Amino acid sequence: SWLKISIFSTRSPSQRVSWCKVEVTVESPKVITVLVSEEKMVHPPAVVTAINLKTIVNEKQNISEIVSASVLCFHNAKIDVPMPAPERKRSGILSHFTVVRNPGGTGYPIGWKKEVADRNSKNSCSVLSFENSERALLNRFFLELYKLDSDVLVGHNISGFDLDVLLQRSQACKVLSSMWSKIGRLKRSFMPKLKGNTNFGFGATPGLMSCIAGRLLCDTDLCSRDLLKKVISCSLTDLSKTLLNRDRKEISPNDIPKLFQSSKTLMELIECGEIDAWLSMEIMFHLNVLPLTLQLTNISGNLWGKTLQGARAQRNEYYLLHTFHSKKYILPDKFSQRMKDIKSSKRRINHGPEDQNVDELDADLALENDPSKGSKTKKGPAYAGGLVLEPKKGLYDKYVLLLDFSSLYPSIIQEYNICFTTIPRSEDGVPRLPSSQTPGILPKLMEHLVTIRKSVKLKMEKESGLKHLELDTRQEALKRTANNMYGCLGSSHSRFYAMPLAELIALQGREILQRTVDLVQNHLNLEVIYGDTDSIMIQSGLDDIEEARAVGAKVIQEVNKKYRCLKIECDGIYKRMLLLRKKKYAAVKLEFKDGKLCEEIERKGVDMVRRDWSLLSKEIGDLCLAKILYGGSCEDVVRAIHNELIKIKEEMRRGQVAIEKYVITKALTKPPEAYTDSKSQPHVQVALRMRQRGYREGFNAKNTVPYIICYEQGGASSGSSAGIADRARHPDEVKSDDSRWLVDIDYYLAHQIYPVVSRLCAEIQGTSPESIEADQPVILLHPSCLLQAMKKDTKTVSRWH
DNA sequence: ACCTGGAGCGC
DNA sequence: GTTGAGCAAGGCGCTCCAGGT
Repeated sequence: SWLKISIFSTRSPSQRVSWCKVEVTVESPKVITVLVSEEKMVHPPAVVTAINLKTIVNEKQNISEIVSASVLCFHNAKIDVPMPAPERKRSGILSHFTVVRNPGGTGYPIGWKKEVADRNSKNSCSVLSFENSERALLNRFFLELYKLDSDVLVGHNISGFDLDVLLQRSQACKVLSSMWSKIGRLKRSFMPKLKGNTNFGFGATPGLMSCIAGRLLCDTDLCSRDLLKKVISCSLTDLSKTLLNRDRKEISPNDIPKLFQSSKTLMELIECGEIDAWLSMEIMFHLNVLPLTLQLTNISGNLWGKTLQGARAQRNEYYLLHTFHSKKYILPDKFSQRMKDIKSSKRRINHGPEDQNVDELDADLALENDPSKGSKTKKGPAYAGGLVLEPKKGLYDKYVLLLDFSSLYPSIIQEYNICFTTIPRSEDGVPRLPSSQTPGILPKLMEHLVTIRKSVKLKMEKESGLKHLELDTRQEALKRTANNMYGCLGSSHSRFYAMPLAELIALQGREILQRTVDLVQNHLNLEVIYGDTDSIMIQSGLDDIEEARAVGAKVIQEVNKKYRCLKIECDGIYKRMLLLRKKKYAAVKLEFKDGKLCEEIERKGVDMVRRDWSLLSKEIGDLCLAKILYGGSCEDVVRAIHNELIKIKEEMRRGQVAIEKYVITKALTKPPEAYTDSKSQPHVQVALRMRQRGYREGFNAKNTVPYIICYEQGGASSGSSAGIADRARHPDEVKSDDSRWLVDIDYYLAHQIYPVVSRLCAEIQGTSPESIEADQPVILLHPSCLLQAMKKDTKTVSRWH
């Protein structure tokens, strides 16, 4: 036991306010003591339950109705250390349950009853049951959930879908509050307002959150978007493939009624729900969600449930609140947007004589109140950020050194003692650096984070296995917490919004980078070819890696001499590098991992790392890149690329390229109806049409929409007369609509392959000027020639199956 | 030839 | 004593596309 409650009272079962197994009332939180220190704490295991619903759409009312509900429960999850799959298998206790009902009300297929009985007896407990109404289904579901007494509810998009549907349907079916409120740990007698006015169409509303009081909610959709920024799509299907290497079967809501025709297909539906619940739970473990969010929560002192919801700004807010409070500061109140509005309109009344120009007042308000101005104008940057050096473009085949300042902004806060307490508030302009030597709260806090992180990393090296993983999670969380601080200073919504401080930090960053460049170029006589915010790349001109490393070491030594806290480090050495534009480059990177030198291609910002290019473009881009980075002479590279292009073009024309490779993916930043220029956006058009066809899921704000640019067979014109957005089709439309839509090969050649390849090759000619004149291969890569290679030849009609 | 909104990156 | 409204939201710099003027 780890918790001690010294004085408490109990109530009779009928008077209890919760569904908990034990319920006590205390007079004050002071009677509760934690028995062990955080260091020695052995966290009790948690009960984690994944939920998945299968629903059909009620066309008339445009709502989802539940057909089947599955739960999968992991009874002894560790919350403090990662649990890799083998560990889970070894020590896990799993149980599952599904309840189903026939939406048509026409009974169940022949033999179904026996099938269910067999399954239950095989598992020697009730794992499957069927009901005759949605209300009965819900009752049964809540009862099973109650028995599990879960600490954490997991699900993919559970906060945006499953939870809402469960409670909406409970309300519609008049499920008793004594049943539906079992979804949480608190007994409730009335349904709260489920459709809150907050969160722009995603996440759980406050009403929903209040219903699950006492349990944590882990939405693997939200979590994966937060933790895996670069993943193309966070749909359950795609994550299962990329993270777990598992294929997921998708069942469209429109097909569900058909599945009730036979026992076999109905069982497939049920298994699909159980597998989906399992996948979501697997993703949670795979991403190490619980241990990471627990660490983040413990460091910042906010609520775990909030950390699970994202709430980065709030984490930062709580951390600062605790710190300032412990130093006996009284903090200013937090003003809501509404309060800010009231305040500014009062000011307007107070000093606004009737004849004053209204525009002037508005401008005044915009400046004083909020850099994001009103709601209709898009907010521009409020202050200057990082410095990006003009790249010296080209292909480098001698060693390039990559140096960067570790945690630049947190270090600047320490180096220059930047804090609310050290810098006076001023009316305008960037404030000056403080002269005070007494460290402010913010720098001390940064130092604290850095110190703990160092000690955690040291301990980590000595440990192995689970302890190692736990400490790694903790040091990662400490880094995140430190890096979060700067962003929140510059966020106008933040309680600790301090634009002058953010501006000052960014200014120092720019000056530091520029000073470093000057030092390297003027005093060390080395050439800086690029740099972004906290990094510089130096062309060593050397073929010998040891010599290159020595040069790097010298630079590091010279730069670090100048600073107390700031530290520049070598982040890697590029053997060969293609520098295309600001924020766009690729290289063969050499890195020391476990004392061994490894080599890998690093790509930054180039088209291939962006989800808004088709797989086709990316594959060809990567192919060209590999030829460029590993290729021999310029001529060989050019010829190889040219041949590759011709080959691909032929394959496309012959219809030998899989349709999946043509899929382009773009994210909706808002609900599709909210776009003012939906006409020009292919993904918005596709989303609107799919929604009209009754596909509700996957076409909301923040979802990614896949599409293919097509032309209509037998349409008036085969090509570009219609806008690009009108010719975009969802992959399912292309597959199902009876070969009505054909991939527009010409579009892909001209708009997907040509731009990608030509950008990659743009710098090749420049690297060997002498070959431009005579050699034929270089000419092959001249834009006009490249275009020729891409151009249409004989007209061919391709079919896709 | 310019400008704009939107998206998605880098840091 | 209960109900209801409202709550939130990291930053800037830089291509690149598509459409409009």
